[in-house]
Amino acid sequence: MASKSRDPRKRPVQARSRIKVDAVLEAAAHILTRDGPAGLTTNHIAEAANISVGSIYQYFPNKESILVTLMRRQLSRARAMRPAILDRKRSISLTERVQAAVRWHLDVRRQDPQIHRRLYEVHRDVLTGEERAEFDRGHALAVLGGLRHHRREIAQRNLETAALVVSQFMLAATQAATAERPELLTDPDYERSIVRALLAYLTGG
Amino acid sequence: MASKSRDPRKRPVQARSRIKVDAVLEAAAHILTRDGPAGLTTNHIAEAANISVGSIYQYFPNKESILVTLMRRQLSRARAMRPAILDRKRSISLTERVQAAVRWHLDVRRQDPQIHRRLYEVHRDVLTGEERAEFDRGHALAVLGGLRHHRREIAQRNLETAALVVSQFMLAATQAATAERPELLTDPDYERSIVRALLAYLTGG
Amino acid sequence: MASKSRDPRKRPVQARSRIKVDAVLEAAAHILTRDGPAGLTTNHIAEAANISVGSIYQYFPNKESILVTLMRRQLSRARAMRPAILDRKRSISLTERVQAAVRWHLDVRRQDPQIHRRLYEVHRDVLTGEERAEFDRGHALAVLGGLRHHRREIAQRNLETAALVVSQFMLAATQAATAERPELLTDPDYERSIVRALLAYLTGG
Amino acid sequence: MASKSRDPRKRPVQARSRIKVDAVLEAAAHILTRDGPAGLTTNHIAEAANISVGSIYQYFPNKESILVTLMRRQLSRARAMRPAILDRKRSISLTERVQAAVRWHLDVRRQDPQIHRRLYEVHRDVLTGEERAEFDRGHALAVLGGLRHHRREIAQRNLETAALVVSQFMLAATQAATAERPELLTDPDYERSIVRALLAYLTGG
DNA sequence: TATGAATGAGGTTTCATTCAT
DNA sequence: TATGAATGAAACCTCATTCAT
Repeated sequence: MASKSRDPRKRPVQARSRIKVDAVLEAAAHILTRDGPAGLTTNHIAEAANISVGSIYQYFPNKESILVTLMRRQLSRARAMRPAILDRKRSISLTERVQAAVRWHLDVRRQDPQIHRRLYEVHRDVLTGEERAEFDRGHALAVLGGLRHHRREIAQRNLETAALVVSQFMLAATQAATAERPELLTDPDYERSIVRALLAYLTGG
Repeated sequence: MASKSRDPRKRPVQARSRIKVDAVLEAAAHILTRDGPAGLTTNHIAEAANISVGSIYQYFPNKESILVTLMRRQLSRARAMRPAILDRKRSISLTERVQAAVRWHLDVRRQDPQIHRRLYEVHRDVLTGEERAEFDRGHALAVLGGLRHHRREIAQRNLETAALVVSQFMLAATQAATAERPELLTDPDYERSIVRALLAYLTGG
Repeated sequence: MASKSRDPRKRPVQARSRIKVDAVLEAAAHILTRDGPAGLTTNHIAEAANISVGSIYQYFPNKESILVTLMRRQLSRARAMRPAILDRKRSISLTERVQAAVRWHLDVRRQDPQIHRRLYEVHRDVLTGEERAEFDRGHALAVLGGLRHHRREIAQRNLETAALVVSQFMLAATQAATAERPELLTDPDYERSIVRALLAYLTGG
Repeated sequence: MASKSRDPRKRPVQARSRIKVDAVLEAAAHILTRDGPAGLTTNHIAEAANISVGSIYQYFPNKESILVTLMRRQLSRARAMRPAILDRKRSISLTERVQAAVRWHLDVRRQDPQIHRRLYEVHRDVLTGEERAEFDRGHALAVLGGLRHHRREIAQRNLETAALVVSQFMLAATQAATAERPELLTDPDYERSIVRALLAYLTGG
């Protein structure tokens, strides 16, 4: 099935290399954001990164691997921003957990609002299995795994479906803001209203 | 930018013409569903529609316009399925309105779950302005225009933002079901769960 | 293994198509002869055939299939020239059989002396199995299968090895003539000396 | 046409240099054998030779010159294996001479059966004039120059043509064995068979 | 000298679009 | 109108060669 290599050709250990790899990724992200997947050509990337096409292939075995790397980078950045508080079990309230999760979600989007949408559009055709699932749900499930610690407060019978709905809601809310009204991403009212909605849903009768 | 014509080349007045146009659209929808945007070539469409490539260009000025027409058709089909009850003003409760809207939304997806996802992937690069916005929100706003009739019950101050969140949530929830757990599309629990979440969000204090 | 299609894309039934296919093959043969396999590029072929690159791909799924077709054409031409006399069993003498075979071999080379050498250079990388074997031995074995009808006259114990040696000798003799002294191809003395050599080898003590 | 330099860039006077040159040639031979001309890239050679691409260009002006050097090395190795007996004039019989020549030929092939085939495939596009001719005949003529010492025993009128046929036959016979039935290279029956065929041809009435 | 990242022309192939029939 | 062969720009990718370090 996956006959193409999806991994970067070499780990960029040296400084100069890393810079080039970053330039490629940045250029790709820029073009992807602006023109969509169809506009993302190796020549455009090279031009935008100010290097030659050939150089791209020093670091990436093929175009697809650029996208994969972009997604992985996104994922690891998101993971790095994950608030430690979400790891606690019962020493935080459901409200605090949801607040932290929503803020995290919005924080991640704030970094580079547009690219998420585009990567999301494409991720199904590029990622496989585990990674796809993680990307798909935008780590919401990681957060919401924590839901089980509050089982008694939660009104929904099926926790799994609840988790899906919650994660989709967060995704939708941030996606929507990103796409239609970016200013909402930094609007505390917006954030609060999402938290309120989620709590209402989870505990609501 | 948008120098290309996005309108079908001619109104297909004659019956025979309309049949061909439909064949093209059906073929395009089928291929788009099965292979994604990358697999959608004019030659494939022609073959699947059982006509010649040349004929496609009798009815569509270019490939893009096929997609646009497909989206428009989707929109009008969705509009056609709109339950009349949503047109009422105060003679229905907020709960009933949301229930009707969610069911409508799910009904539309049930018709052809996959095509929506694909069209959604593509619509931003193809539609512009008004149409894009309408497609984007999946006519949710049409529904939710009705929200103003329930203003007093709704906790959110900014009705517009609330409408955005609600419509995105419906989109996300159906999208997610389509992609990850298609069986949910017909699961009454899932439907109820979405309704509950929306009501919780709208009225939640 | 053989993931690429090695077959022509479509049987050229129509006159115009056949002409184009022939033009491509002729151009390819010309370039292959002049520049060797390394110089055989699709663009060069298109240019030499006076068509566009794209048109090549109407008739051939990839470059390799052009070579394969060229070889098959060569093989079938050779088969077509095969003297019927070789099919007889014992109603011809060994001498007559060898004479006929050698003449056939030389006749085939006379058609287009240079292309044989080049196709032979390449055939191992392109053909597989049965066809490769046939091309490899230049149908000599087909002839020499007839050797068994003369087993009593033949001095060699191992008929198989004898057949290989004979076929290689014929190949070498014609190849050599083609490459170094083309005029020998039509020199009756040359032909006679090959026949004599083969008979001497086969019957010789 | 032949605008490229075909000579090694510098005489490797120093020991270290010679070692590197040899490493390059060995690597090139190995890759050529394994992957054919198409797989022979300068980067692969450098990797296999355990040096950098840049270094290759210290010793060879271009890729072609590596091949040329490889062929020259092959030729001189073959010359080095030449049995002294072939230098005698009349103190050996025609049979002995042919036996010695055939054995030499087979011995050379046995060293590295595959590389010969590959170099032979390529030599026409790489060598020119004199060298090409020498390589072409696989030094057989060097041997068969000795034929004139046996003129009286030879039935062929045209000694030159006879020499050509003989040398091509030896080439073909070893080539065939290498490619199709490598075990024949060390089969004394095969060797005898070739000798017999050649003698039959030369003396055959 | 040695390195190997960088270059970019050029190779194969695709596909939206045209136009002679 | 309908056809589908023809077109050729443009996509992806390779690799001989150079040159800053």
